Amino acid sequence: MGRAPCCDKNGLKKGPWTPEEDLKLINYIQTHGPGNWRTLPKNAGLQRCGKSCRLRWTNYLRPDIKRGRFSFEEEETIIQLHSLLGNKWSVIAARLPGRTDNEIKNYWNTHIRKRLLRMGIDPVTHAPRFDLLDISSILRSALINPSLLNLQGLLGAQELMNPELLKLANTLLWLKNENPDLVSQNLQQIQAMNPQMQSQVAQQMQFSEFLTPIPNNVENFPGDFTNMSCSNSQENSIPSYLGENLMAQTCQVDFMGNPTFVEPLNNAKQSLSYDSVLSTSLSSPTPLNSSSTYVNSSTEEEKDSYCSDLFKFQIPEYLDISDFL
DNA sequence: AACGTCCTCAACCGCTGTAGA
DNA sequence: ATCTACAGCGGTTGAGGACGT
Repeated sequence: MGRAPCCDKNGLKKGPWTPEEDLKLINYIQTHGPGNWRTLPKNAGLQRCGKSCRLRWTNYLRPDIKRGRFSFEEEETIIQLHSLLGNKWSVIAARLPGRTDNEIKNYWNTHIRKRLLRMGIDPVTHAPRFDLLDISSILRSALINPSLLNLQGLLGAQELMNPELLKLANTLLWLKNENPDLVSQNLQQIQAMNPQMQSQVAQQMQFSEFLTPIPNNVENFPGDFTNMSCSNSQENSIPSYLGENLMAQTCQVDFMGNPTFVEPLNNAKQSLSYDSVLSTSLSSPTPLNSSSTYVNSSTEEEKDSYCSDLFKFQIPEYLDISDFL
């Protein structure tokens, strides 16, 4: 048996509060204190239901409420608590003085959740989800500088990805070796498509077939990369057909799905492990592992970058990624 | 300038838990 | 044990502002 909405009674106002109503509510609570919300509206001279008054007070008028943007520290706290607690907004709010559960919930849904999705992180489980990455953005990024096309990083994370992305990386890498001009040509065809079409292509077609006809007589073409072994150690095996020249660079894919190409430090063979894929580009303007640096930054890009760092260096123990390794 | 689309967030809805009659 | 009222919570909505064309 459902209960009738409290505001169905005649004469009770709904919708946005006016400054006059706010003033009445504030004055009443300052005199009598909060509580007994059922009788409060009548006593305060408000044509509102008690529930509406309570929500207005707790979510907006309370004097200890902190307004304004969430700091990076607050955002980090929200992400970490959410990974532990899920959508327990009131519990999370209890750990963030001055923030209401409603405010945190809104901020999560409008900012953090979208950012995690863009970075390929499941906002529910907080686990990396490479199938959430925007593949078309990877292609577009590669087009910006096709000469740097190098997808070893993607291949290094092959066990973390969906088969489509594996095939794409696999095919492009092979083609780069065999016929760089053809790669460039096909990527330009992709660029000519609108983004929706690119996404559809990425989702519905096999990239190897789309990009170019694969010659049947090529013996060393890696048809199904997913069957190849790839240990999780720092010494991941690298297929011989990659060629030594490809070892000079490593593709790092940030959580925006954008590949970044860097020279390995000290000319050492760069690890293609899970860590390398989670790594932020060395050319990133934001320093690593220094959250205080970001406090006064405000752009979404900076926060994206920061979150990438967060997940690289501060993968909490409770973030269960065992299924992906 | 006008229009359409997207985004944000205050407010509402509806459910659950609990206390009291 | 059952019913009722209330507080609290998470999910959802929609008005209004921002932005793009």
